[in-house]
Amino acid sequence: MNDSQNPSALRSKKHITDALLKLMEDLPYSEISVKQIVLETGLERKTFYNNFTSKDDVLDSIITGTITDYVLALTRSPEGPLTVIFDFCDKNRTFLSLLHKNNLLYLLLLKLNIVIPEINSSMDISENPFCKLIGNLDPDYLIAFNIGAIWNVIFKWVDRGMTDPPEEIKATLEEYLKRI
Amino acid sequence: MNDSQNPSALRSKKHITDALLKLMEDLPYSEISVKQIVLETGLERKTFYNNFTSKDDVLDSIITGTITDYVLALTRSPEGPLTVIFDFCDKNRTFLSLLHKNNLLYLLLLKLNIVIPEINSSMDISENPFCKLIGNLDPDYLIAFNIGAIWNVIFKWVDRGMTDPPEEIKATLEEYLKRI
DNA sequence: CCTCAATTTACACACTTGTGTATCTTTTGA
DNA sequence: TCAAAAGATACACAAGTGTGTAAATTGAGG
Repeated sequence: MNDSQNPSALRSKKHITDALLKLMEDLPYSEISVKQIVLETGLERKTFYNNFTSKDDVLDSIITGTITDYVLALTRSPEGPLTVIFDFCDKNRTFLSLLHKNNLLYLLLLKLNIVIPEINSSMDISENPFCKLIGNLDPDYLIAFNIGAIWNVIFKWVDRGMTDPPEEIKATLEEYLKRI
Repeated sequence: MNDSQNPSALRSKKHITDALLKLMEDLPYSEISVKQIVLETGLERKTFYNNFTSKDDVLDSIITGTITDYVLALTRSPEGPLTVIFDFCDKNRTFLSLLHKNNLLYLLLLKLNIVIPEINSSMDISENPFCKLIGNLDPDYLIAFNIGAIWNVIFKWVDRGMTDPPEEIKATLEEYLKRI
């Protein structure tokens, strides 16, 4: 991703990300080409490559944006992390199902694995509900344990069509994590 | 994947998977082309497409083979699942680091999420160490919780260079999972 | 309002991909 | 042992990819 703040560049990037999301509603991600994206936007193909390195790069920038919003909510909300997560999932239902339809939900996990430890390193571990330590293992492992568990439960929830009541899943997850 | 058992086809498939693994030792996965793979094998490009649909399809078949071995060990070994998993990781160190180098470790998680529930459905849930239920949530969620947690801890272990003693991680994981 | 740097456009080029078709070779099984 | 089924080879072709270059356009600051 080229992160220029130039207004023309910002406009192009916005058009391109919008076009990809729009196309993903009708087509499998794997069948969308850079050519189709620029056709949708009316931009020149070269302009695409001025701003992104590939189609995957566009999706990555969309996901980075989405996760950044989530992380802001996580650090600012008075609610616990699980509440914030399930709010986030509820707000992003269509995006989540779009990702799931294309087997791309794992991208959120990869991004969370990068972002969450960064937040945690700037917090007092003893106050962090994601970090009740056992033994002398590095706290990174406990964070990984929690992120993996929570994400995979959400993955299962999306996989089942996001119809199971989130409150129940949230409550059970809370119960599990409390015991650790 | 074309799953013909014809000896010529089997030979071609073996050459192709071997070639991909060999190339991955020297090149990033994303930079490997189908052209390079067939060049490495000496096969015709068309032969590649007779046996696989794409480069990703080749990797998928390698991973399916690897996971099948693991699942066999899991169902047959007298040891608990965590012991089997850490044996598996130890035996496949080079493959794991190859996947990690290319940000592809998540493929194992996706495959496990398909394969493990299938095993579990043919077992008595009450005897299954991955399935101590709480509340009235579908057991699938608990399986998802455990797979996600374990996989992400292993992911972190690989990420840190597979140098932390596996026994310690295994013991801590066992401790966590026992409490649930 | 004008200038200059950044961006977009409009091409061109070499390269990879996936598919199709005809022919030769290998394997199967009656 | 030999016919036919399946696979490999050797091409060809349309389409997409990523990069390069020069000219036109945009917009932010003096």
